Amino acid sequence: MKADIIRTLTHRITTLMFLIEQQLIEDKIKEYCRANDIALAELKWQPIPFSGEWGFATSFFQTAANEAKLGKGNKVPVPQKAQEIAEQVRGQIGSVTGISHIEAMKGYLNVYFKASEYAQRVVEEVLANGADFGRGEARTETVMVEYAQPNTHHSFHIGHARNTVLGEALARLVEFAGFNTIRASYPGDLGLGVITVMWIYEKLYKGQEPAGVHERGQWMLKIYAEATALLEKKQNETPEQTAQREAYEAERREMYRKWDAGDENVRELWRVTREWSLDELREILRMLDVKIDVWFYESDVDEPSKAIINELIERNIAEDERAQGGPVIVKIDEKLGLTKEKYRTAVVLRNDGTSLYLTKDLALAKVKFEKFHVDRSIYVVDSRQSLHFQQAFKILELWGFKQAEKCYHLSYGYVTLPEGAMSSRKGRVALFKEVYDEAIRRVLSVEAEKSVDIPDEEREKIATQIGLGALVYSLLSVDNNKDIVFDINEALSFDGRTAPYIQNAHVRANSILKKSSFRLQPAPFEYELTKQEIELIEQMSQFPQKVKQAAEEYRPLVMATFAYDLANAFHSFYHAVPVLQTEDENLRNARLRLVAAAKQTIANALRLLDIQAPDVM
RNA sequence: GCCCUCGUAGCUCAAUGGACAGAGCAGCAGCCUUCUAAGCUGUUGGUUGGGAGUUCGAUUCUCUCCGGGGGCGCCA
Repeated sequence: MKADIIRTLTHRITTLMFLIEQQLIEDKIKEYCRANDIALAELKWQPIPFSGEWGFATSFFQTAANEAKLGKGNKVPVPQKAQEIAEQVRGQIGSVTGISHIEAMKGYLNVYFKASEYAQRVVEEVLANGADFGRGEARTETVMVEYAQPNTHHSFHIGHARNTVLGEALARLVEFAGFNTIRASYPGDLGLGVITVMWIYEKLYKGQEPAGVHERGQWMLKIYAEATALLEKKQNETPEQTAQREAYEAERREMYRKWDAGDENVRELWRVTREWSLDELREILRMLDVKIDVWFYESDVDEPSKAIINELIERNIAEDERAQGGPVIVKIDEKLGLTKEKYRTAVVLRNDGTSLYLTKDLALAKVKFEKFHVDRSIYVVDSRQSLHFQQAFKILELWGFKQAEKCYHLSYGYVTLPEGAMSSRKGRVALFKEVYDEAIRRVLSVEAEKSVDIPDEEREKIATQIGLGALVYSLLSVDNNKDIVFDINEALSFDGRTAPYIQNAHVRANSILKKSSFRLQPAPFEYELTKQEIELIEQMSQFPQKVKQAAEEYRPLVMATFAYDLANAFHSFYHAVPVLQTEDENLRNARLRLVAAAKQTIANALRLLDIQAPDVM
């Protein structure tokens, strides 16, 4: 999968705005090599990695190595030969419109742009496209992203937040890159954990639930932890305690049995308590600006999933061991003809005929393919379930679904606390809402020290954008498969490589624009650009390419890193280069347009990360 | 035992097989009567876990060893 992704990445990785010049130079290089019988390797372009000037570069190491293999180099070392070729090519190209100069250096051919022309092109491109700057061409493929799927009857914690934020950023990236995008959520709303909450509620807390949506969600987690404590076998139990615990256990089992049999009272209790959880989930998704298109509930696919097992047995994919007291299984390695154990054997139906997680995922995949016609199905689920998904995808393949190869488990590291793994059962969790509230408190206390003039009614809203932004960014600025030890002080830091730093760049840009009394009008960049201006413009020009890369590699981190680099370039520019104080009117206009373009690009990048871009802070 | 994953500066993390491995935090030294200091500038800090291989070139690919985390027939 990874290899496929890399292969689809274009080699023209420099800015998309200079394709014509690049093509022209490429043609001249090819022509020269053909004429001189040089075995030219594929040309790969990259931005020149030095700040202060702007251009693109290619190297001739591979070409020199090819020559050496053909015995043509007279044993000249490859780097030296590469440099020689670069120099020869350079002498052959001559002058190109828009290019200021070309140099051969350390085996590379460096092509530098005329700064003023380049600056104008980039800035006008950004301003002309606005919120659409960086959007990829529309594609015909449909991508479904499945995320935001906590179990009901618990509360939403910071691990769920990572899942949701990762999925949402990915959906935004894929959508902006041009794909039809369907956002799907698959909450687990049944199972023993659910029954446990219902049991203790019915037994000890009926009618005592708090009123608020969040309060009620968190309260359910609390009574769940209490229930597991009551049901847990303790050391040195007295006979009375053992009897008590076993009685509780029997009650819970009985409730599960009734639920399964469709007992109307138990079902009603289930519907009501389930809705409490879903109310909280929907409220949190609203806070995170996440809009799910399709809801699949585990309870919806439970019954239909059992039916598919018969088909698997008939087709000789699954083996039915129920007659011998066993479950229904698929010996995946054996079916694939593997000698070493890799996918192992998967249980697809319990001995008693009830369905499992895997059963339901198979049924759900079928629905995704057949009803939603997805071309690519991405499952955002933590890395602990990677075997489960490998098994599911292989069974789909054995079953004959060609779409199986388009399923992709976006595995990510899970979130732990400094004191260890989070555990709903033990009640040891960092709840999203609590962290969220703390974030806002911290922002408000920072704001209190500053003298920024913000109306009171705006203050809370902006504090939310900043506090939540900091939290979201801390979850997205780590690569997918890396675990996160959640430290609230690090997550809610507002200095350095954080969302507030990026948001602050947006605010500063806005502040300049707000104070300028002149209308924003086109102006040529016909002056000596500072190195800060060139760096800022280069960052902006890379945005479309970063969108493409982040979407194709399924890595919001790429965008998170880019947003920081862009903001960093803006802050340096802001500090070093005067805009409003500039005397020359043309120069001032050009810089104002640059600021407007920077503000737009920062806003676009933040939007893809599901982070708000406030105008003041 | 088998499978997956991670190991880069004191800490937290980056780096399409390419130019001197980069940031933030922490530390040190500076910059606010000048477009918002949630900022800027400078600086200290590395045998990229060890070894071998492929390559003109390896943090990146392959193998092996060491160390951390996760997973492995009726939890989700």
